[in-house]
Amino acid sequence: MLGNAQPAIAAFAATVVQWQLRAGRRGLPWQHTRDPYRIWLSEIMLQQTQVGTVMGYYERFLARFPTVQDLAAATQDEVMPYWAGLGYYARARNLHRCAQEICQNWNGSFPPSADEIMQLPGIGRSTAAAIAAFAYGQRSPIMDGNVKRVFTRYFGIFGDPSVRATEKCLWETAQAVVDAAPPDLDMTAYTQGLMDLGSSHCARGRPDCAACPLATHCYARLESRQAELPTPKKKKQSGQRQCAMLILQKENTILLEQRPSPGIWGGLWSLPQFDDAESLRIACGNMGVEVATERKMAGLQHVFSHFKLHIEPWHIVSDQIETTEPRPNQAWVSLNDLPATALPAPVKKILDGLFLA
DNA sequence: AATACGTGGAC
DNA sequence: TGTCCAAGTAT
Repeated sequence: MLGNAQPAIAAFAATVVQWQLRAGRRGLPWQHTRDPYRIWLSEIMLQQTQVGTVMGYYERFLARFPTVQDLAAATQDEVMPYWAGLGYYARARNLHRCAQEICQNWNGSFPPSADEIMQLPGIGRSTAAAIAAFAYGQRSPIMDGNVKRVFTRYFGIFGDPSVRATEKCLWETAQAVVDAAPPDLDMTAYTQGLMDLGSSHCARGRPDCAACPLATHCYARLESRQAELPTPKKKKQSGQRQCAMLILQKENTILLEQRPSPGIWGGLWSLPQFDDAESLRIACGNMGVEVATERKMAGLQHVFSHFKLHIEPWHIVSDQIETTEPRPNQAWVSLNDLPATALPAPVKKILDGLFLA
């Protein structure tokens, strides 16, 4: 699995630190704080999500929930609008649960070590290590996509990084680097520097080895195998699904339905969804609503990480809907309240097109 | 081990 | 257009 080169490990961490302090990122909103709450929030938002996407969400979330106590005191329905559009909504649900655990079991303070932090919901090994490194200076190595790119290239680690054996090798290497570093290692700069390097000079497409501080002993550069590392994942074909969504409008309101957890969009409020137009028509009939074919809107496709969804929206306007009470997981929502409602991205797109035009 | 879980940026 | 994948975790 390892390449032939014998890369220098003794000076690795110090080199990263020096480069970070000189050329790394400095102005990100979650840097320059040791508040575990702010660090934790940023790490959760940044899971599988690009920095630029997170920025606005981070500021809005912190303004509404400035402390872990504020977050714990809120309801999940109050939290979800601040996550809507970011994706992977289990992160928000776990974040909320985690805040309550911290307030109930840890007296409102984060656990003092990465091992204990990792026991909390939504926090895995890498996120726990990042929080402990940034908040406490603990020498706990992280292993995210950036670090995987730097390490597989520098140390010549072949094999899909998501496969257990490769992953194990990466973690052991990361630990070995920290163990080989001097006792006064600046853990904040090291951790940040690794990610900065992975997202800049050691980016996936065309790595800029000429500018990289690790180039002299980097396996991939020395062997000209940058394009092979990290070993790409084997791609799995993604399926396609189809659905009909109902925009049922009664005067100034529409009918929304809260999605179950776990599951796609769990906790968000979405349009009533059916496998096909016929099922939608039957449901409308049960409410005494006729569905004319001309109510069908232009379809759209929404791409998830694991499948593509073809959505056929139907806009039904009726002020004489027979239902007295909506189902427990349904609600009539005023059009004025839509901007503050936790809507899935494609649903927001549909409703914006309909009611903001 | 393999799959579920969102959305958008980059090329 | 399609493909890859991003500061991953839970099951």
